[in-house]
Parts: sequence; structure tokens; C-alpha cells
Amino acid sequence: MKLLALDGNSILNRAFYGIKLLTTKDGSKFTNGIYGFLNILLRLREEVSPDAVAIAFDVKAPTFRHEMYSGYKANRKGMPPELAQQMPVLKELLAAMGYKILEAPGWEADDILGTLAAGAGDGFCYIATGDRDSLQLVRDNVNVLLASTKMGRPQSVKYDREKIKEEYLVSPEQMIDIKALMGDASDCIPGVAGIGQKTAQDLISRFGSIDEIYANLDTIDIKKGVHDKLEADKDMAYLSRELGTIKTDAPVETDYAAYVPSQPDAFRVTSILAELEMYKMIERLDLKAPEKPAEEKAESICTDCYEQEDLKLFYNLLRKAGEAYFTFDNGEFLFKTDNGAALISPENGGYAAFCSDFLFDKEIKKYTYNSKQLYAFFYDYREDIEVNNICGDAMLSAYLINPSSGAYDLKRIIAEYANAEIPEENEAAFFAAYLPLAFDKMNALIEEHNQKRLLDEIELPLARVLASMEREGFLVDADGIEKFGTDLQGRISTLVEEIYAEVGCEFNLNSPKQLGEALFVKMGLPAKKKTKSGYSTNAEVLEGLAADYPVVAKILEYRTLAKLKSTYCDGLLKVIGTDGRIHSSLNQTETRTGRISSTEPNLQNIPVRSELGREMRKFFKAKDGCVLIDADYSQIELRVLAHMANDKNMINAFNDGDDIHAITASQVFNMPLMMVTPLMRSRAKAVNFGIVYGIGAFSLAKDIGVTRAEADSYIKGYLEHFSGVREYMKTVVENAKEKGYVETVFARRRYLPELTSSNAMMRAFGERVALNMPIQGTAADIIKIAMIRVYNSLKEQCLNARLIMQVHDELIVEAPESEAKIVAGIVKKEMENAVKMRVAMQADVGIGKTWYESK
DNA sequence: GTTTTCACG
DNA sequence: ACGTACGTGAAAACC
Repeated sequence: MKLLALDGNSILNRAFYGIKLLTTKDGSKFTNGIYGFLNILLRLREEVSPDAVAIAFDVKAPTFRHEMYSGYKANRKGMPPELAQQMPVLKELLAAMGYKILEAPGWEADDILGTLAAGAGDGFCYIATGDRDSLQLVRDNVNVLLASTKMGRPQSVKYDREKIKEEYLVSPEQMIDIKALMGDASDCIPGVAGIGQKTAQDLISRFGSIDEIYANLDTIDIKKGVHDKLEADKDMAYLSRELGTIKTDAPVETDYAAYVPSQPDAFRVTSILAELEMYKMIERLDLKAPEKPAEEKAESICTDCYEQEDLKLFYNLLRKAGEAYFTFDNGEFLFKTDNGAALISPENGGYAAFCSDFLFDKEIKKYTYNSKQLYAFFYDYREDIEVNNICGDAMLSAYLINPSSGAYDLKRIIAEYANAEIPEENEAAFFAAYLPLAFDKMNALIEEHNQKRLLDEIELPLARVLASMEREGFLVDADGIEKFGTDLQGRISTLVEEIYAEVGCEFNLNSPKQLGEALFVKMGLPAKKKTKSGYSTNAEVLEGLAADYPVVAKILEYRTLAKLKSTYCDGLLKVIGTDGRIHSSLNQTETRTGRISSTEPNLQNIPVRSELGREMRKFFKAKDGCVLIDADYSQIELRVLAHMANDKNMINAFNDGDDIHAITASQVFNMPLMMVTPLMRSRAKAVNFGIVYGIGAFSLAKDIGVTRAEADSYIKGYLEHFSGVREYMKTVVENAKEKGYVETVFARRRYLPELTSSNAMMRAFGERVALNMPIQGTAADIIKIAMIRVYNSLKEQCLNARLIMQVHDELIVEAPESEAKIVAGIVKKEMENAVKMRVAMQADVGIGKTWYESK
């Protein structure tokens, strides 16, 4: 009989530390240890195919087990609370899965495993643990599987007699003697002072055991130093052997038949895992589902094709119902019906007419998933088909409920909110069938969070705007980019030659590893910072060296040019559409603050700060007869802060003048505005940024190149004058700790499980996020409102101008020259009036043929 | 797939 | 004693 025996504590530990902290979406439960444990367990089960499984856990003994050396394990650090709270849940889960949990008060999991191993008889025992101690248990019929989690993936290494011989040069029985000599700090096993692994291994492999060594201490061939150390610590060696020997007489059943897993309690397992939000895991465990309401509907899911008349009938049915739940993919609708689902595809006769009737209908409430796709499809399919009255989008709802979840595929949303198991076949039809249930759950949460208006007035209408922007795209001058790239390549080639000559060898300049070697080893430059895998060669480090070493300045220039060439020239050329325009994707559910993000390509990070980089913007242009209108908010985040903090001083500062940084400087440095020097202004500007990011004196000091003490005094001075901000910062963090989340003025929410971490650095991070998210997020809300209003205004006034891009605080519109003036006015007005705050919003507008000119 | 670097607000 | 500002995405190297 094959037994798989796990050291529960040790495996849970490995799992916990091998995977980054994970929590449920409300931040109330940590889950990474359990998740990793299950991963390892599943992996082991696959590798070993055991007949029986036993999982042992430590139980704290009321008294110390080794009275003669009471320091033993006393100094072992307790588990962090993040891990400790996962322990009881894990045990309950494992029991529900049908596994036997072994605990014996006063006995370590080690000893229980030792006992089980000793009882193998003619069976076979696999010990799974993360602890090398157990290697001493290996026998002909006992193997140890050393389990760990690397990069979030479970892995295990099998140790049998041969493997141990190969790695330690001794038999498993002799492992104890090695440990007796070398000791183990983590287990408080003293060993012989001054003898480490190498010496211990050598001694035991040559002489067999500590008994042999001490019996012949004076005659065996060892160095004098080693001899003396052994002699001095003889007692310790024997004590250590005793401490290090795993017991084999724990009071547990050794008949493996007792550990054959019982039938899992599928309902309990499913409900525990659902509470932990491990929906994938439920599938992987492949449980016999106890109740599957989906099953009944499976038979009745209708995928018949409809003819023209049927479609009309179906449309009338929807009209009568007043609402429709459907998914949409590449032209195919799947509607929820009383029987299950109905498929309607472009194959159907009368499809176009149905789409036009149904989508245009302003009475039917439409609930779907990924409405941006729907809008986009019908822009392309038939321009005359208008999509109206989208009242729900499962993707957007799920995002508002928790923007940190990271993935919003329908499968996950249904699993999470409809609490349903979806069979593999006919998956999409089930999604449609479960949409109403998922929406019910999500709507309740959205109501509870006061996010109804955020959803209805911002996110839902924004989807249409984004679809339109994606379709419009941004016209670029491909030939211009090509030529710019060629010019860059010329300069790059020259630079590379010069750099190789000065370094004295050729290597891959793009490899930070090789560059670090070349600079800091070969040339012997002073290394400042290190990364995980070597020397840091980032711009900050290189800039520090550039003044003294001309070659470093060239490397910096190379970096700049190479980036422009690869990311911007080559990268952009690859994604120009057949219409000569770049259609980037604008993602609405990506960021944790509520901003939108841009991918394939990212048009939100086109260079602007350096003159050379800014050249790129000359290739982004308006089509013939058109101009670009570029409007950006002035200091939107600081204005939002002034409003949210209700800081009278800051509100006045904004209302008094337009140079907020100078005004800040005059406040921080306590002098009249006239006396503020450019240096003071730039420092005050950095302080303003710092405040928005959740300030720290160290980073501020690094940023502006002053001492920490100085930076500290700036912050103090700032908070003294802007006492409203100080009060606000204090209450935001307090509230966040109490509620577990922060929110924007428009109730966009972000959970902050980091705030409960026992790790001080993580907590500090949580606090900075608590300070930053409401500000960045409110600014994001505001520009979203502005986008919707600009889009609608242009439409209402039947203008041919089109919104084509957003860069966080900036909107770009492409407009016929004849409309330029009026559109510029509209954009400015809509941006400035998007919200009413205690501080007025200000937008600056520019007009030009290219992005370069218009900004 | 992860790490490092660097572009933007 | 340690590492340090918020939010993104892409390219290239490296494993």
C-alpha cells in the first residue's frame, strides 16, 4: 500500500512564502497559503498516485518536549497572522476533501511522519515536506519528496537512498550524525561549534558516525583544529543527535489502511473554496458536484436557428419582457430565455433587421458583457445600426465592485456572483443563462456601495465613447517615422562603435547584466546600487557616473536613442492600420485607480519630456483639412486635493493665481511670492507631487537632491501651512484602516488589504495608496465625465470633429479646420464644467496640425 | 514567464 | 536593519 504523508506545517509554510500575499476581494481573508498548499497537494497526488494520504500538523505542547534543553525551538518565530488565520481553514478544507488529519499534542509533525515511515512494513511511504530534516527517514521503502513553491509554481524533488548518497555522500541513517556535528540554527540545535556542513559531511562519510569518531578521536586522521573542536563539544554533539533524531513512536495509527481517503464532502469543499474565491480550484479538484442546478437547464438550452419571422417574434418577446440578458461575440448573440439560451447569429435570415430593431430599441433594458465590443462591432458592421439603452455590463460592474481583481472574464464573474458551476460543453449558453443572477448580486453590491451613479453616468456611457475613439484612431506619418528611425539607427551605430572601443570589448549593450559586468567589473567603476541579480545600471546610477566617465554619458545617450528606435519607431510602425491610422485599445477595467489604460500600442506614453523624444509627436497628425485640438487640465490632481481636503489656504492659492508651485513655495519657505526663486519653486513642485503620492522624506530628498532632514522640514512646513491637507491625510488613512478601502468623490472604491499586513513596508505602501487613490481616482472620474460630455456635445451639434485620444489629464480631438474654433470652445467648456468643486477646473487648449504643435 | 529599464500622467 | 512616492505598458534579455 502506498502512503503519501505530508508535513502540513512545513508545506503550508513553503506555500505561503512562495506565493505573494493573496486575499479575497474584500480583503478579509488571506488565501495564498491555502492556495499554494492545494497546488502542492494536487501535484504530489499526480506524481505518486497514493492509496492513502495522511496530513500531519504540529500541536503546541503544553510543556517543552526536551526539558534538558529548554531553549529548543523556543525562539522559533511564531507564524505571521496572515498565515496563522489560514491554518484552521486549511484543516477544515482537507478534512472535507476526505483526508485524515493527524495531530498529537506535544508531538511535532516530523515525529508523526517518522512514526508513519517506520510503520511502512511491506508498503511504501512517501514523505512530503519542505524540511530537509526528514531526509534521515529515507529507507528502501521510504522516500522523501522535498516540496517547494518557486515563482508560484509547485515543484518537488524526490530523495531516495541514491539521491542522498549523491548529494551528501552518506546514507540516510547518517544524516542525523551530520546534523549532530554541524547543528541547525533554525531548530536551535547547537552542534559542534566551528564545524559546518562541509566538515561534518567529510567526517561522517569517512568515519561513519559520531560514535566511531569519538571512540577513536585521538587516532583518526583529522586536523588538529577539528580534533580540538570535537573534543570540546562532545556533549553538545550527543545532545544534538538526540534533538535532531526524529521520533518514531508517536501515538498514531500506523496501519496505512486507516488513511485511505473517504468520499469528499463536495458541498463543503465547494463552499469553503467559494468563500476563498478559488473558483479555478473547484474545477481542478473535479468533485462530484452535489447539486448542479445548471444540469437541468443543460438539456433545454436552445441553439436553433431562427428565420426572419421567428426573429420578429423573438424581438416582440423581448419588448414584452422589457429587458434582455445576452452575451455577444463576433456577431453572435446568446440570449437568456425561459428555457435556457437562444443563439442568434449573422447566419439567421433577417439578422440585420433584428439587430437594428433590437439594439436601437430604447425601451428594452439591455444587460450584457463587454459593451465596448458590442458598440465597436456595430460601428464596423453597419454604421446605421445604433446601440441604445445598455443598462448593465457585467465587466464594468465587476470592475467597480473590485478594481484590483485583475481579470474580468465572464467565466470568473459568473462563477463568483452567480455561484454557479459551468459545465464544459455549451459554456457560452450557460453564461447567458446565469447573467440575471450575476447582475442581481452585483447590482446589490453596487447599490450598497453607492456606486449606481458612477456606473450609470460614468462607466456605462464611457464604453461607447471608448469604442468610438478606438475606431477613429490616430493618423500618423509612417514615412516620417521610418525616416526618423533610420536617422536614429545611424547615430546608434556610431555610438555603439565608440562605446565598444572605450570599454575595450564588444558585448550586448541592451543587456543590463553584461553592461554591469563591463562597467563595474571590467572597468572597475564604483557600483552604487544592486538589483536582485547583479549591478543596477539604471539612468539614476549612470547619471551619477556620467560626469566622471565620458563613456557612461554615451551609454546613456545610447539608451535614449535605442528606446526611441525600438519602442516608438519600430513599435509604432508595426501597428499602423491599413487606413494609415493607429487604433490603440483603450482598456476600461485595467487600473486600480479608475484611469483607463492604452495598449497595442500604448499611446499614453509617447515621449514629450525631452526635446528629441518630443519630435515623435510631429508624426501624429490630423488628416487633410483637419486640425488637432489638444486640451489638458491644469493641475487637476492638486485641485482635487484642495477640494477633498477642503483646505482653505490651498483653495485660496488656486483662486489667487495660476502658478500653484510658486505659491506653495512662498508658503513653505515663508516669504512673499516675489521673492521665490526658481530653485525654491521647483522644490515646492516636488513637494506637491510628493503630497499626491503619499509623501516620504527619504524619497523627496532623493528626488530633489537635498538631505533627508531638509526634505523633512519642507514637508513639515507644507503641512503647517496647509493644515487642511494634514487633517485630510490623517483621516483618510484612519478611515481606510477602519473600513478596509478608500474611495473617490464619485464612490469609486479600492480595497487595501495591505493595511492589515504585519509587514511594516507593506503597511506603509497601503497607506500611501490610501492617500493617492482618492486623488488620482477622482481626477480620473472627472476626465471621464468630460469625455462623455465632449462626445455628446459633438454629436448633438452634428459636428464632424471626433474625440480620438485621452492621456489621463488631456483630451485630443480631430476636427475639420472650419470647426476648430467652436470645438476648442466646446472641449474647454465641457472639461471645466464637468464637475463643480471648491476649486475651479482649468483646461488649456491648443490647436495644430500635429500633436507636437497642438500641445 | 520574470526581470530590468524607461516612456508617460 | 531595511527600503522608500502613485498609476500604467513595451522591449529586450534571460532562464
